[in-house]
Amino acid sequence: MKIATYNVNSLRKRLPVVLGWLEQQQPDVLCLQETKVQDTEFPALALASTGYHTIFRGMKSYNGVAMLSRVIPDEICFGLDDGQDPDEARLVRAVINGITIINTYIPNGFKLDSPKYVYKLEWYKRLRVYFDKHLSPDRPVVWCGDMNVAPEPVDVHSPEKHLQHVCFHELARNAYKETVAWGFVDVFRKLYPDRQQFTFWDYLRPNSLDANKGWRIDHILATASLAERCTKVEVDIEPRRAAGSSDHTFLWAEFAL
DNA sequence: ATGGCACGCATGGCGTGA
Repeated sequence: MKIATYNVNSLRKRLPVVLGWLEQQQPDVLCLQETKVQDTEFPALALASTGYHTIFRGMKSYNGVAMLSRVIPDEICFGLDDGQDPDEARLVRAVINGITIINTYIPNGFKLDSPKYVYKLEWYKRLRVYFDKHLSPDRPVVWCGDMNVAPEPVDVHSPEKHLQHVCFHELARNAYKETVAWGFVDVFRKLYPDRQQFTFWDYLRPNSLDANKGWRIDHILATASLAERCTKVEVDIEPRRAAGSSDHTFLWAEFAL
């Protein structure tokens, strides 16, 4: 089973990229973040032509998640359900081929002194409670998406310069790790303990890709028994090289079921 | 030290991203 994740940075802008990648890579599941499209404007028809089933929840301008699968997904849920803002455009959960898949677009946090950063840290805590409520670490579960955290120094270029960055700050990394510690394994890091491989390169530095000044902030995690069955993890850098690219690229993992 | 790019939109500037 091949599961992929991609921060698309506007699905409507990136529709040809997504359609082409599905055709070329034939994943069983593709999780998208930052679709930036409300549900009434979602390009459902174009995606239906691929044969993939699509579930999605978006809003105007910002955020938005979608999950594409070759088979019909079950037990579809959006957002957190703890009575606070559910943030439905940031989380979708479904069961596909007997595996629960959670696709998240974690809040960025903006700046360390911003209320948005508090919200980000809190979001990770809420997510761990959500895992407790709905899932078991003993079951096969995949959690993937744009986590907006580079977990270790190797996961960002010039880490010493980014200690005060909301995606590398100690509290953000700890919040991420606390939630991972619920029972998830980062399958990229499991297969490649030392490899530096980014998934995001900033638009603001036109040479960031050639200079390989990026971040590994998109992740695929699995519960332990499923992680044991992970046979392959790759970052496909080619879509990031193409003109009119998202600032992220595709990450995918294969599991022997 | 600062600005740089991309996207969406009550679209000519701003909020947001990371």
